[in-house]
Amino acid sequence: MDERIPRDFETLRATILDRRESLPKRIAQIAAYALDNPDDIAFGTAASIAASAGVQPSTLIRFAQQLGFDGFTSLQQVFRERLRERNSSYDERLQALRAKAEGGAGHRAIFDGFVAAASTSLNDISRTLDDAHLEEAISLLAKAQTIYVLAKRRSYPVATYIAYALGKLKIRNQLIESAAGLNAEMIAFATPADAVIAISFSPYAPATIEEARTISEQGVPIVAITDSSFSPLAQFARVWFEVAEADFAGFRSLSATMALAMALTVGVGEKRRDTARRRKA
Amino acid sequence: MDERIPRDFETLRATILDRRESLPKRIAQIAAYALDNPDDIAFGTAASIAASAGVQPSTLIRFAQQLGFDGFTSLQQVFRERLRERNSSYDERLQALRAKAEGGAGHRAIFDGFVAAASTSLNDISRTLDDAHLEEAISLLAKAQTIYVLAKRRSYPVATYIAYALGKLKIRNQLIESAAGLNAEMIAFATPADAVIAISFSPYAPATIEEARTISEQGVPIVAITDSSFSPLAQFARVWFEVAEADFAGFRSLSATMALAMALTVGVGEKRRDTARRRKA
DNA sequence: TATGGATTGGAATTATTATTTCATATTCCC
DNA sequence: GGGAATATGAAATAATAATTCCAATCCATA
Repeated sequence: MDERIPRDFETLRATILDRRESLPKRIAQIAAYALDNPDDIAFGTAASIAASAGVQPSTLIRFAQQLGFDGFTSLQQVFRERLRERNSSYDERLQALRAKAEGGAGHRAIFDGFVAAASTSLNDISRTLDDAHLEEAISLLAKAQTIYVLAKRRSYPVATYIAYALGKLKIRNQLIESAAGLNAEMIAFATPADAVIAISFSPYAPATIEEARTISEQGVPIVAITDSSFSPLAQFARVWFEVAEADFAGFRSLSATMALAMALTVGVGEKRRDTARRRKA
Repeated sequence: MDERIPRDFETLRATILDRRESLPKRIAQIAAYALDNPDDIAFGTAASIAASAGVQPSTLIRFAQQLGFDGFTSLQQVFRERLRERNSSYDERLQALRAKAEGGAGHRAIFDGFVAAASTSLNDISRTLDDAHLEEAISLLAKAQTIYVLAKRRSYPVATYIAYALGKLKIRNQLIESAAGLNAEMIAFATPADAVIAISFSPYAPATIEEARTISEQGVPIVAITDSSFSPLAQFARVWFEVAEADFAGFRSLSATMALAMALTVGVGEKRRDTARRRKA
């Protein structure tokens, strides 16, 4: 009776799962239904939910009370809150999580922060990405003999994933790494029949900018992924994408960039297959 | 009176925006409120919404009727449906997008697919991540003299990002790359005072598994990120995380893994700072 | 198999909420 | 500026929904 009542959905879920064994049959039935159809609980009336779950309304109320709520209505609040949360602007959630992490709320808060930053970035990019640019970039890259991938530091992980994916799709590509110090030579091989994917975010790695400049002066078309129209990359690029990644604890998400990178890669793969097929026919 | 009533939120929104000019003052007021706070409309009662919007409940009903609904309740349905839709399991959306992309629906569909895969993965991991494991992994890594980062192929981008972040946080680390072919030697340096972050997903890169085995036999504790309890990595690991990444067009998302990786990295950074501070005091 | 306690179903009750109504105010047009 | 049409506010009413209660049933245990 004086147990702690779950205030948020995850706690509630855990509580239910925890007690599942010890619940009476009908109560267990409604418990299972609740976890399977949380939306119905959020919106339905006691009677309608009870009917869908095949129990009496009173059972539903007993279920709520057993969990410590004082009735169905307060149980329902938790299910509604869940929908609100999920839907609430990720920005607000990020704010809150940042404050929480600052306040030393433990490592879970840090993790949640990174998840929220990633989600925000994904939301953002799917709102802002321009379809025409995507098409243009893919056509351009699909025509290239070799695709050069250019990125350093923070953007480097994206470059390695692009290179990996291009490799799997059997698309000739060259990752421009700095390790061996042979970048200049590597770049010298690129011709206007090739193409470059360049990725750089503020603060722009000077080497990336320099290499992009050189390569664009050789007449090689560049597709750039960067973070603003003022980016030095943008001026060298034939097509460029503005990607705003949310940051957390000083590190930016890469999710949006990754999603775009993969779309470009797979897009090129598809385009080539289409072209090949059409040529045969 | 016999106008078409909007059945979905977007249509409703358009209708409202369209008529905005011609609506009476109070009705316009509630209309603006509705578009600004759709969640409140979905969940509130006529009275509570009216109060928040600064109008009478009757006005709210008139607003609904003016739009062709027969009362507030049916207007509210549209706002609720919207939340349901938005929330409809990402899995279903993914299914749909996959089908769409298969059907050759253009490159935007591919992009959307990657975004959806990333979102699904993030959702998933924030549900399943175990806080205790996170704490344990961070403590373990925080004590290490050097953190070795071990990953190949698909997981390699994550490793490079971890290495980058550790570097920025001034935490000694060593990325085990295969390029130079000196992995065995590198690994030989690791001692039980160090620690490893190993990342591998099915199909597990044999080199990663081999290296993990060797290093664990040297008594170096391993934190693993992998995709199932059957993973060969799990058996060598002191702590391991199961991360299920959704895939699209044959490539898996890395978002969840990235978020976890960053949480580990920044968590270690914080833990070290705390420890240092405590020592001073 | 009898007995006590827990569980369940269903109707009665109570509370809450949407809707209607009507008096009053405002606006717009002649 | 006057009058009709429209809009608004407030309270009354109707509808709907949550909760309670009690009898019936089930289940474990002796």
